[in-house]
Amino acid sequence: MWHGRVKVEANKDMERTHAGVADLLRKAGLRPTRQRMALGYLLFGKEDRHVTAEMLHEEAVATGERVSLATVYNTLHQFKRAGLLRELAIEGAKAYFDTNTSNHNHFYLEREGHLMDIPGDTIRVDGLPEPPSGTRISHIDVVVRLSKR
Amino acid sequence: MWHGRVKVEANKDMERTHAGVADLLRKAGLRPTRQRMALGYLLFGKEDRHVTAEMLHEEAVATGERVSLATVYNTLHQFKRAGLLRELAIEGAKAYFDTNTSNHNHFYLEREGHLMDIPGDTIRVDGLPEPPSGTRISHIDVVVRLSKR
DNA sequence: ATAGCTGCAAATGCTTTGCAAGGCC
DNA sequence: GGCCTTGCAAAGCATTTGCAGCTAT
Repeated sequence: MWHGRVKVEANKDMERTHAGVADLLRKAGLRPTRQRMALGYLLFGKEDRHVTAEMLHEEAVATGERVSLATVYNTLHQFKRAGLLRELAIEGAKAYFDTNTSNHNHFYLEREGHLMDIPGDTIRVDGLPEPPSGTRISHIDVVVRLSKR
Repeated sequence: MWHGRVKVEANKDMERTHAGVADLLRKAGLRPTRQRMALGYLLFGKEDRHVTAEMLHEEAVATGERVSLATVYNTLHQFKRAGLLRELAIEGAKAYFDTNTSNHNHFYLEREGHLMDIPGDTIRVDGLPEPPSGTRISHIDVVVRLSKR
């Protein structure tokens, strides 16, 4: 079974540089504009992250970048379409975007609304019934909800 | 392992009657008002269902009930708090409520935005890591996303 | 009688969109 | 230059809330 994490790791060094982000964007068919560069650098420059549009916008502004919230939304969706991000449906109105697009699952701390990766492929899902005819499984989301003991 | 479905089945006959719904509400500490009776009857009168507030409201209005959308929202959350419903975070802004509160999982047809139960406990999740200390697993959501072949 | 419900309309929170101005190739 | 992007403000949706009036017990 192919495991995406390998690819992600392989790109890490490139992604940490400006040239790397520019490259990533061009490969995705997106012009490396100032705003996309800044957001891409924040998203892909470090380890894997879970962000909402608002979090990313605040962070960009805090580092002195001029980006509008609307552009953050648009950019997140462009990155998602390009396969650089995955959107997570957790709950409530907020949309989370995950920079780790490989095959993995999540802990969700209900009280704080905080997301954590469950690393690697430690989780195995067995006993799946056949999907209805004419359909195929595109993805399996597993969210382990945690509450305070 | 306890399996909630047993309890649900045992109540089915009662829930199909008006008296049964009234009983269900009283046990949940909710007054059996006209609106709650109507919504409860729609929700618990038949087989398990997945509804949004808007779907349920339209359905109620279509059967000649006078209920406001705000009351549908409030009622759904009251039912959820009472353990009669479970809320599903699927995607986008819409909240789905599931009348089957037992341990089961879902197929989600991406194209149509349609939800289906995966019956019983055919799915097994193995290899869960320890939850972070101070927390316990409250629930595991598995959503199998389907696309057209 | 009174605590609890309901309906309306306004408010909220997140997200998307229209369009004029600006930037990349 | 021409097409893609951006920013702003306005619009859009789903949902929640304040509050006056109604209702179950």
